Amino acid sequence: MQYTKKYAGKSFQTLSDMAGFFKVLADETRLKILYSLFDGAKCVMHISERVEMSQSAVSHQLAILKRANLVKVARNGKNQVYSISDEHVRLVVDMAELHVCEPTA
Amino acid sequence: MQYTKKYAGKSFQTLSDMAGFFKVLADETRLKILYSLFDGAKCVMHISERVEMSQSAVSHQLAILKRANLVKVARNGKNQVYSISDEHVRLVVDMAELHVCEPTA
DNA sequence: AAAACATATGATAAAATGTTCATATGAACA
DNA sequence: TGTTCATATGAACATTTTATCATATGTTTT
Repeated sequence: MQYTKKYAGKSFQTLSDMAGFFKVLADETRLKILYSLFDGAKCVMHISERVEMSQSAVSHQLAILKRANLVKVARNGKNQVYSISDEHVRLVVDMAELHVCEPTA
Repeated sequence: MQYTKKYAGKSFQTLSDMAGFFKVLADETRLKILYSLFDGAKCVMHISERVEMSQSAVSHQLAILKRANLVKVARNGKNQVYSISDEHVRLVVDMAELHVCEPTA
């Protein structure tokens, strides 16, 4: 068993992964995309309309969400249909919503 | 009642606040600081030693955590004693930890 | 096979972020 | 009051991030 430097029991790797996880959620566009997918799976064009951003911008952001395993894709004819791939996300997002909406934050 | 543009029931303001909340958590140094405070209130010097970063860097990051209402301060003689100000944070962080530690993320 | 449609991707530029260094502030004590 | 200790803050610099533009990839339709 190898020695790993830790902070309160968390290894560097874990902390860095956690920061990475939060980084993915730390963007308004990506949050909009996630909310639009909480509502049901959608193709890029529809997401793009829903969040009012260019196809390109949305595609870039979807790639980030996918790399982070927060969304998954399935092809349907010409369309790539994106959907939420992990229910944890919804919980974390809901909790953040509670936090920022709290009157006495 | 004023019209506010929304995404899945979330106003722009809320989304931006949520992104801001995640942004605060999206940094390894700040996560280290939070973990060290989960362990109990500490003055800047002690935090600084614990996370192995300069006093200045820690102070800057503490200011960010404080602005976001994640930590609070109390003076004790020459020391500023920082502590967690909101238990939500611990929950969100724990959930993120679960997420990144999951074998089949 | 060619054209049309849907999406992805690379390069670039602008904006945001984090650390360091130097210094300011503010409390405590001689 | 002057000095020391603890912390905060501003400026500068390097790094990262995001939207845009142009274009490439891949699928369907004619």
